[in-house]
Amino acid sequence: MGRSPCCDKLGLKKGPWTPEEDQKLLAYIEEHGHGSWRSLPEKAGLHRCGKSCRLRWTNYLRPDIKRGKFNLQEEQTIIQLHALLGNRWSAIATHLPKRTDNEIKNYWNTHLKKRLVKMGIDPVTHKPKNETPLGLSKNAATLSHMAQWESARLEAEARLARESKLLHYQSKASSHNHHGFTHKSLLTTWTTKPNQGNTDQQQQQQLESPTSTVSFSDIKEPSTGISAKMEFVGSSTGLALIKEPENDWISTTIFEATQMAEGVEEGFTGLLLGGDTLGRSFSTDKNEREGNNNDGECNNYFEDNKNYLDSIFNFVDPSPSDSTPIF
DNA sequence: AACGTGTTCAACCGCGAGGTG
DNA sequence: TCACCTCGCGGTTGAACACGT
Repeated sequence: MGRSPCCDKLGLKKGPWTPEEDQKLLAYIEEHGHGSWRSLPEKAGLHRCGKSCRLRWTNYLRPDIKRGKFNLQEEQTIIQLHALLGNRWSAIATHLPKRTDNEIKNYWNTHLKKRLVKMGIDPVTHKPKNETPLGLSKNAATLSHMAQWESARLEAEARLARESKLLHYQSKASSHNHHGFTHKSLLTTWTTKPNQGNTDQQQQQQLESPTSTVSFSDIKEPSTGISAKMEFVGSSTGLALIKEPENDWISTTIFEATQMAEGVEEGFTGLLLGGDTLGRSFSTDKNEREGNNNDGECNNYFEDNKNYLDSIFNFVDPSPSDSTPIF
């Protein structure tokens, strides 16, 4: 695999950025878009490598960055998503508007990780350190399935977000810029339901539309090979999996839970954030089961997930409806 | 005030994925 | 198919800062 020469080899500047450099980079990108990072420094009159410029832009100069302290909601989101996704900071960052993956990573390493350790929670597994893993194996496997799907969705969202941003800056600079950027929406890779053969503009609208729908068919669950039909509803909204009639699968639950969460928080992540929502959705299921006690496998699934997810939520937020800080 | 220690976070590094010719 | 290139990600580093003695 080829590798770009490092800054040292090119004799380029390293280390902290000066205000002058920031200004040059900012002015250039606002005027032309970033285009190829590789060629940007020369065009912008910077003695930096493209990588350094990209990092400075994405982590510091970008106008849509929120700086300063993380609030409680953000902290909870990070912890909960970390429990599902591990150190996949870019995926986590897609659910924290205006926060960069670097910032989240730093915050986790310097604050949240230590707090969990203090609370006796393993920051890697998100389980109490004295808990035996045996009792959780089935639940862990279930959560793992959910995490796989959520991971896939987050990756897709991250791509959409990136492409959407690219489009934004590209269009902003369109009167000046002719880098030949071609927007290849993820939606063109997948089967687009409402309008195929979209123009870029239409695609962008679709990307940003809260009601855009992408349908999948014959999706295979990674570890089991079970097929299902799946639908994304909204650009950053819930994963709604519609199960195949013959398959009794996790998808059903996510779909139902998403319906429960409607109007409260967005999608599966909203489910995670809104412990109350989750509680209501599961307890509703439980109530239904108590009144209509059949379908044992399904019951076990709901019970297992409720217990396991509750265990995660209880670690981080013992009283979801209460806004009292937990740390 | 001076020093040592701990903490923070911007920036760097190396790697892998994906695109292209 | 392969080599090369660009980009983005996650882990790590180290300068700057905060705090305690």
